[in-house]
This record gives sequence, C-alpha cells and structure tokens, in this order.
Amino acid sequence: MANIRDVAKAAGVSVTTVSRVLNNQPYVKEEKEAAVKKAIKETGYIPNINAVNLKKGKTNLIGVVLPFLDQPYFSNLVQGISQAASVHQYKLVLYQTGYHEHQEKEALEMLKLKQIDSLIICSRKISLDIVESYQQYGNIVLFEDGEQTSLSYTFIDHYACFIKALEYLYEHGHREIGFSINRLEGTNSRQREQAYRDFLKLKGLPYNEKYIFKKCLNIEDGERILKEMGTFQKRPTAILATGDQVAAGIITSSSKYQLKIPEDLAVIGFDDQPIARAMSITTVDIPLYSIGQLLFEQAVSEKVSHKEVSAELIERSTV
Amino acid sequence: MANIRDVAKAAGVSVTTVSRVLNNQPYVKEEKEAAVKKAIKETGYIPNINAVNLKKGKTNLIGVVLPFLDQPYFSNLVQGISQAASVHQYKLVLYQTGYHEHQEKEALEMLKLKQIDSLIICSRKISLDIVESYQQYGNIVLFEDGEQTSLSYTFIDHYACFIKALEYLYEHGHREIGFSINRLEGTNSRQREQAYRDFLKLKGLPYNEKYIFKKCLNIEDGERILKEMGTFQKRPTAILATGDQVAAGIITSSSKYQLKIPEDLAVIGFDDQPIARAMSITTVDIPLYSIGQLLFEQAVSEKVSHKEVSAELIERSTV
DNA sequence: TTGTAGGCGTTATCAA
DNA sequence: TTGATAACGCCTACAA
Repeated sequence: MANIRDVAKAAGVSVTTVSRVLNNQPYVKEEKEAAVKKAIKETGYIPNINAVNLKKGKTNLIGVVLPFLDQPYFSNLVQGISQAASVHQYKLVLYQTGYHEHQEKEALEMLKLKQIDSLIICSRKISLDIVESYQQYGNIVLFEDGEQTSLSYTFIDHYACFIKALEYLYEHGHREIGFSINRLEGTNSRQREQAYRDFLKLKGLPYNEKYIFKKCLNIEDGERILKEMGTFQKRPTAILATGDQVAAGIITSSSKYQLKIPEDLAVIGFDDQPIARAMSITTVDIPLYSIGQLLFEQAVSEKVSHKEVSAELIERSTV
Repeated sequence: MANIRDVAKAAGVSVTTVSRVLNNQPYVKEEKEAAVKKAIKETGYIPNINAVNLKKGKTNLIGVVLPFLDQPYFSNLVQGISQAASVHQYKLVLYQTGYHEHQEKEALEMLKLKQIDSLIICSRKISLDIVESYQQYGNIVLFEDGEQTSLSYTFIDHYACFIKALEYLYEHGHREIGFSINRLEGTNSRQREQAYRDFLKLKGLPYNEKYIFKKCLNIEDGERILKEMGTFQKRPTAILATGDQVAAGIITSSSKYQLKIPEDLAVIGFDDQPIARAMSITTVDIPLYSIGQLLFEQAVSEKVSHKEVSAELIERSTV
C-alpha cells in the first residue's frame, strides 16, 4: 500500500504538496497538481483513514439509535442513512435499543467518548433533556419534532397527517373512528392523539377511550384489535392503524370476525410499505428512504437545522 | 480526553507499562498493574481507536454485503451480526448491492484497499472465483454452502430442509407440489431445485416446469403465483413458498381465487418470521439472528471454518 | 520487569 | 507557492 510519501517521491514534490492536492487546498501550481494526480493514479494510492482520523480527531462514524431493525419502518430509514453515509465515506454504528433507556444512553456516551462523531436518533424513550445535555459532544439529530430543543431534527407533521386521514374517513361517512398506536409516550404518538381529540371536538363527536388500541406494532396486533372490538357493544366503523403491518393484521383476520373490508370496517395504514401495496391498503405514505438521507445530511452538517417532510394519503381499497 | 501518557503519569509508570496493562500482556508487577488500573479509572481514559488502528494497520470495520435491508430475512441477519460486532468493538459497513455485481465488487475492493478488515457476504450474484481471489486481502465469510471454495462459511442444508418439507407435504397426501424461488442462480436456490427434482424422482412423480414460480420475494409475488395458477389446467395442491412473505401473499389472496387454505391449497413458508406466527403459517424456521452471530465470529477468527445450522419444520395450520 | 524512543500515515504550522 | 517538521495517540523493538 502506497502512502503519501511514496506519492510525493513519485511526483517529485513534498508530502505537504500532496496533502494539499488531496484536500483541494489552494497554493499549488497547476503543473505540480497534475504531477501529483498522476502519481496518485500510478501508485494506486488510497489515504489511510485511520491516520487522517487520528490527525483530525474524528472517527467518520455515525451512530444510529433505533429500537429494532427488523421492521420495515426502521430498515427503510437505515437504508436511506446508509446510502448517504457511503457517499460521504462515513460508516454506521447501529445501536439497537429495544427502547431500553440504558442502551440509548450508551449510544450517547459513545458520542461523549468520541467513539462516534454524530448520533441520529430515529426513535427514543430517554428524555430530551438528557439527549440535549450530550449535544456539546457532537451533532445529535432527531427524527421527530424537536421544537422545544436546540437540536437538529427532521420530522413529519403527524398531527396534520392524522387530521388528513381522519377527515378522509369522515368524508366517507365514518363517525365511529378508532386508532391504534404503539407507545403512547412518543412525541409522534402524542401528536396523533392530540389530533384525534381535536378532530372529535371539531366535529362534535364523542371521545371513546376504548377506541384507542395501544401497543400495536405488528400483524399480530391487528388481530388483537379485532378480538378486543368483538367485546364492544358498539364498535368503530373505521380504524386508523399506525403502521401498515397493523392494518394488514386487521385485514387478514377480518373474515374470521365476519367483517367485510371496507363495508363493515374501513382501514387506513401508515408508511406505504410493500405489504400495503400488495394488499391494496389505503395508507399514508411516509418517504422513509429520503428522510434517512436528510437525517444523515443533518448529522454531518455544521449548523443546526429543522426539516419538515410531508406525507401523502394514498387512496386504495380499504376505505 | 486523557491519553496513555496522562495515565502513565498518574500511575507513576511509563507508557509501555500502561500499554501492557491495556493489552493484558505479561511482565507487569501486580502493584503497578493495580496503580495503572486505578489511574485509568480516575482519568476516565478511553483508548483512541484511530491511533490503535493506525498502529496495528487494521480498521475494526466489518463489511456486510446484502442485496436489501428492508426484508426481515436480511435485517434479522444484520441484527445478529450487529449485536456480535458491538460486543467485540467492531463496527459495520453495510453494502446494499441490490444484487448488482459492480456493487458487490466494490465491497471486495474495500477489503483490498484495507478499508475494512473482513467481509461477510450474506447473498451474492458475483462468481465465487472472483470472491475467492480477494481472500488474500482479508477474511471473507459466506452465508451459503461454499464447499468448493477455501473460504469460511456458515450454511443451512437447504437440500435437506426442502426434502423435509416436501416429505411432510407428501405425507399429507399431496402429489402435485409446486414451489417458489427468488433467483434461480443462487447456491441455495440450486440446492432447493435439486432437492425438488430428486424428491420427485424418488417418489415417481412427474416433473412439471410450470410448478416452479420464479422471482418470488414479496407478498405481491404470492398473489402473482395464484394468478398464474389460475391459468393452469391442473394446478398444484401444495406450494412450498421460499419465504414467509410469499406464503403470506398466497394466503391473503387465496379467497379471491376461491381457494381454501389448506383444504384446496397447502402452503409452507420459510424463515418463521413474525408474519408466519401471526398468520399461523406452517414454516421452516431458520435462526437468522444466531446465524448472524456465527458469521461475525468467523469474520474475526484467525482460521477458516465451516458451520452448518439446522432448521426445523414448524407445524401450524396451512398444511 | 521496566522504560526510552522510533514510527504508523496524516495534517498543519511556520519559515523560506 | 513550497517544504521541513512537529504533532495526533498508540504499540513495540530494544536497551537497561
């Protein structure tokens, strides 16, 4: 493996000049620059990242905090981040937390110990105060509305999305609308719940605690919803499922409960995952791949920024 | 950030001694070792990985080649690899290839250029000859039967699995058995097809080209299978779907084609993913998470090794 | 058993 | 516009 000195020798210049060319700095005569570039090609020189990093005091590593990787929601996000990272020569360190605070904290500690340059938090349980206290050690980017913080973030207006979907169901004649959620504590979940409450108030509809199905994440949970609903005297005519997986679960097990989709029960999913396309589920499209790219850009950017990404309702056949 | 010299000073020894303690090498008096350990704690010293790597000429990075990340099959594998990697202080570099040979080659080149220490190839298109030619630059581990190579690998005996599943269907009275596959070229796919042919011959059953459904990967593809089958004069009574996703697709769209599962059509999936549990799909369980851990161990091991992992048929309600 | 000193491959300061 | 040289933090002959 050729090093910078070999290149310098081959080009008949000093290592400083080579370094200048490498980092496109000014003060290099054109002919010397050409000579260096030629030498780089001839020697097959590749900079030693460890040496560069050691010198510059950075790692070129970006941490990614997420609860699980085997959910399309997160793996799509990671695909986007990973793609952007590879373009910029960054590597990823995945922290699968399972929503355990100590695991999330561990990732933050890595930032403090300079084991990683920045941290992207895709979903979290730990409090924002704690997260913010680590900001001094490196860039931290959130995938949520971090309004009350001084951190960079990219977010989707879940409040608006939810209102949009509710309005759509309302237009289709639905007055008894339920929804599922995973963890009620999350920022996104709170926005959705608030939208739900506000919408009901606006339309003069009653609020029914039982219509909120908690801890819903997977296909199994979709079935659980129907099971629970079977015990109700009066049941919702439409469900806003937070996630296409849950929507799919509702739909696949609907026949078991003698429910026709959408006649007896309308369903809207979230994320527009392959399963939604396959099963023709009406859903709210969230462009996770592009969001991943945005999150990466923010993670390596010098300045704090906030980006909002919009989501579209995709009409298919479950409403 | 304290460095090794600060620790040495605090402990009243030389940096060499500290380094020895750090790397648990012999020739350090107990009391000095204790002093060093105390100093490490007090100063909050953390080794600078870049310096260590620079000195040792390695990166502590493991490349992972896979076509997609947003399929549970691969994301589960990555979860296992990632978990093992974090324990051993290794970081991952994901190469999402989409089965493009040039992307796979890029990952191999990274190995050659010492940008990564080892490479785990979860699935590939590029020829084994080419892969093998990069072995000199670092450990390469395959997730397939690499019998004809000198590489490390972990594999599942897909031939045996397939025979087992076919036998199970046969016992349940099925004589017209079809199967789906993704890419026929893959090592695993070839084993499966061979098992299929051998099984038919063994049982004296006719081979029907049309019963092999190619390019099947997702839920959508499951529906496509039923659509195709609708055009057959005689159709299979059972399908071995390579992947629970495909099985799920078959099942969810079966009612559309007036097919009852399992009475009219039996289905066996692969991988035992959440969707299989949710929909009670009979499947062949492949322990991807543990396999990921094995692959990592092989990636950092000094010596070439081969491991076989067995898969179990899980009886549920689609046969 | 311990310590000194040189070098891994870069970048950056400073003098020329 | 160039180049010599001192770091960055660590490991490891080699000497003691």
